[in-house]
Amino acid sequence: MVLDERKRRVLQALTDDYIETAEPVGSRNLVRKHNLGVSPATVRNEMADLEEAGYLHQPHTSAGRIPSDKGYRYYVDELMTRWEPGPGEHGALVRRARAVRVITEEVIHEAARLLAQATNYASLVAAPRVEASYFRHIELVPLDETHVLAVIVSDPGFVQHRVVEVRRGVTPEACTRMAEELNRLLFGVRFGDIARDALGAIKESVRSADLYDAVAELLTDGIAHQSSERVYLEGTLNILSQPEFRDIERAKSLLAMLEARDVLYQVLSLGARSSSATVIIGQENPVPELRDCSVVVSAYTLNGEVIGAIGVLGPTRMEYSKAVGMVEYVADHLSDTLLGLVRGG
Amino acid sequence: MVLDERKRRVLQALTDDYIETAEPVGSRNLVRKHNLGVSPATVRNEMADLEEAGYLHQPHTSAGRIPSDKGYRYYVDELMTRWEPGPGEHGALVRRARAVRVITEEVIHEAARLLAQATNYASLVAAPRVEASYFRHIELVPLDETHVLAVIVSDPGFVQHRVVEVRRGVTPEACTRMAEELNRLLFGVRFGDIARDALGAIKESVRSADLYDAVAELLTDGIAHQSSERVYLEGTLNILSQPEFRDIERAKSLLAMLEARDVLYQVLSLGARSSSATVIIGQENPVPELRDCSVVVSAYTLNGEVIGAIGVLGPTRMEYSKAVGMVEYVADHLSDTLLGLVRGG
DNA sequence: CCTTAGCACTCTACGCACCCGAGTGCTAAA
DNA sequence: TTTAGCACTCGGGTGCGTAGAGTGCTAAGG
Repeated sequence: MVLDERKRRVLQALTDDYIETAEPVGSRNLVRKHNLGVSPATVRNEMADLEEAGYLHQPHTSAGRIPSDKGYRYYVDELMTRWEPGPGEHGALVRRARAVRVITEEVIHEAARLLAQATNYASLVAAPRVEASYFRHIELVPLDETHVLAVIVSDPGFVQHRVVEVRRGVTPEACTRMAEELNRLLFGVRFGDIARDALGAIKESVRSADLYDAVAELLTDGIAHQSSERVYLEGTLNILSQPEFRDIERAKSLLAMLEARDVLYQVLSLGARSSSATVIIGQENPVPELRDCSVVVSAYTLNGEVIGAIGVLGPTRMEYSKAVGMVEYVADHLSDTLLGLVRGG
Repeated sequence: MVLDERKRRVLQALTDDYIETAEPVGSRNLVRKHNLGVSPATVRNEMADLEEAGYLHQPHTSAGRIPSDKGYRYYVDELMTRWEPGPGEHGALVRRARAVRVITEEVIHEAARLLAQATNYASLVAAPRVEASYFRHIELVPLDETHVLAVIVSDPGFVQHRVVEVRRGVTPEACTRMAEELNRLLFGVRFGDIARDALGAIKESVRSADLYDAVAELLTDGIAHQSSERVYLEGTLNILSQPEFRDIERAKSLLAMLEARDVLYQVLSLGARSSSATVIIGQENPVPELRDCSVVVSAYTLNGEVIGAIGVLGPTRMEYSKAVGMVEYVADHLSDTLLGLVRGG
């Protein structure tokens, strides 16, 4: 669908206006506020055409127009002026992110908070994929006869602990021994490359076959398949400030949706291809409950490899320009920061 | 204030009714539903007396009555029939809690979820005070030249990790050495009893004085003073189901309040005296923002010593009977479960 | 003296009519 | 092709009247 220049201007002005005011936009106001240089009647004709073509719609006959999902799509792809952090903002953001962090989890939290505050939408971050990070260290602490605590430090400094269950009793010595061997063998290895049979090399030196099996299982399978739990969420309450969620039922169902980490992870995955932002507008969202929201997601990387995704979620009437700008900006920063945390790799 | 038997019955019936319906209760309905055996007119007289004495109030002249905070207080202290888990519920609760857990954090989470679901209010849990738990194990993992990851396992199986900063470079050997020494020295010691000078005994054998200082500081001070962060929260969205929070602004401000962990911790502390439930009704709450809510809190214990608190937060029109019952029930269970996790003690 | 039936009164919630204003589409003239 | 003019539509706010629930008061009854 080709739109002539004037239609483009009308669509852009109208979308900008609606994003700002959340009120249907009428021809008179549009002409006045965005001095389009033509009369309201002309704009009305254009608007009628745009509506017929599916870019706009009217909530009711005697109201102004609102962009449809298709309208937003066109706006995002072709019309919006890209937001860039002004020098002041840039400084503030950098300063804020500068606090030294050693733990990836904190870095991610901070990124999520930053994004939520800057955009006033809810922010989501999928933690780095374990497969794409590097083994740094493991500790095995026996808890009782049948449970061992495994503390795993991976390379952009991520610490996690898991309890593994061992059938037969396990001695502290076996734990120490196995941890030592693993640390020697795996330091700097990419998690995704830890092969089951490579571990076989140390099987002999570990006294307890049970322990060996449980931990090997954890390292090769267990740790990798938990991504959905690891979605960080900030600024969920920002959503309540949006006029589209003044209705408590809608707000409630959306907030409930945000508790379903696996769904969020799925949505974040959609944008985990490219390191420029992906915009998912309303109906485009595969998750039905999010069809009246928009999501802006960008991947973040480690050494050029995509390891996670970060984004914001807000109403379809979203400040796309700022959202896209901020998400990309924060994603870049996050990638940089994580790179700084890598030690082994 | 002494209330005669009939006034007590009226107040009880009215409160029960209002808790159930959330609508002001009139004399006619009250008599009908709770067959009080007297006429509405008589009840009206009683209600007028109760209102004058401050136990009830009317939203407007031609409406029924609503219990005041004072009315709820009297209800809670003197009138309500205590809720006990029926045999069916008891079974379900036990079954649910039975899944074997080794990690205190999971146990607490589960308790919080259970409480939130059972009551349909928001549940809060303050994690066990570190001072009151026992040292089990420490690991020190060097992250880079100046940062060491300390993983501490305390005795009702609580795992936490902290990064300590060390001024000068630190060797892996020093870390291993120090961890070994600490594990030998402190196993089974109550955190609150770890004295700075007792640690001096191992100062010599640790090569790095910096490391020693940083970790000693962490063990004696750092770890203990972080309680406010460790408040677990579940079922916050339940609040949106309560009719008193149908107004989005109120809901928003309350939900925002729930993000302030330190405030919640403070509120939980109020109930951390006795192991029977403490009820804080409306205006009694020291936190102004929670003055139109009620909180039911109970302490939970380890070996008889209070180590934390668990509770629910809901509207003043709360099902106090059930809330008190459930909170005490879950607190007891939590205490029992934690005791089962103790190994060193 | 306490209880209760009766009654007048009060107040809210709700439905309805009404109007105002913003906005539209259409037509005809520039 | 643009625009001025005009009739039309519709949502939202306002005012009014009514129904219903509830009260307080008074006077009669046990």
